[in-house]
Amino acid sequence: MAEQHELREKGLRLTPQRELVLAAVRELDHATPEEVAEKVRQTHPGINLSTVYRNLETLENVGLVQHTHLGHGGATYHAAEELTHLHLVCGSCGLVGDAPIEVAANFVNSLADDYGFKTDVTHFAVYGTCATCSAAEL
Amino acid sequence: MAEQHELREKGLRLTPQRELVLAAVRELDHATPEEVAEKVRQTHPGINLSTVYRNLETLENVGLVQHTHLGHGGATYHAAEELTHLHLVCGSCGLVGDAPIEVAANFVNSLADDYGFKTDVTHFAVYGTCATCSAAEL
DNA sequence: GCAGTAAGTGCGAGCCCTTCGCAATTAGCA
DNA sequence: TGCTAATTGCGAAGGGCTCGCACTTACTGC
Repeated sequence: MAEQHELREKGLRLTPQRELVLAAVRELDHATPEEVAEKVRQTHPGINLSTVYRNLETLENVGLVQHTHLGHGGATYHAAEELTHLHLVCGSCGLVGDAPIEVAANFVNSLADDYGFKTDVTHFAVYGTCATCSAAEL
Repeated sequence: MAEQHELREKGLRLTPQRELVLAAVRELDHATPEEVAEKVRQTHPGINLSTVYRNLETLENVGLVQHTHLGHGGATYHAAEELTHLHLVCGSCGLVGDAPIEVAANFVNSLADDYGFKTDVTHFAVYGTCATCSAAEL
């Protein structure tokens, strides 16, 4: 967990808050800023929400973290390394499922070939109804 | 333009505000509530934002209108009849392009077959970089 | 080690978007 | 024409996020 090097290498100062924010994003998966703050507060109770927002932005700028929109409005954050899956958001129960990005490979290629549109699969949420909710509707 | 029938058939009262909101959504394509309000104000200057929000919700409930999340946070509204395309949102220039839903057919089927996930193609935004911006980066 | 400086933090105010409650209005019905 | 419930307008309030400013602190060179 050589976070120190990562952060320093990116030209960032190494503050406890920043380390904790990054650690929280890595530990939680797709977490809102609020959730990150809550997690950080377990170790560092005094951290301010503004600081969390600013650090998320900073970490995103240097590429250690990325955000995704899952639809309800707010952004959710991921560690950049873990963005190897799609998000399947169930509009019914709100659950966020995963699927490997390979599922979308053809789709992405079609868009690239036909429209010149380079789909950013990591920044991508798919809406629908999950298996459980589909079954419940019958 | 037989909106009167549509609205009445759905059990809704026919108010000038409601007609104008529906007309605005149909005229504008993917419009935010704010934009709808602005459009409506051209004809009916006094309309209240709350009324626009409430009518959008009402119209959505009866299926005349649908909303999509294009990422930046707020929802954008469409006439239900026109939801025959995907939205390609360029993260670089912010432009929203269209593509026929057929492009996603295989993708949707894969998700259905492999994960039991019924993708709602109409409520779906695809992120990436448009052709113009991709070219500009080179 | 130590001081200097610029980045980072905490705090509060404030903004934007959306929702809600309530009283006044109005569409649709008999 | 009059009644009743749906709808509107208005103001307040809430949530989520950003910003400005003063204080603190990590890193630099000495």
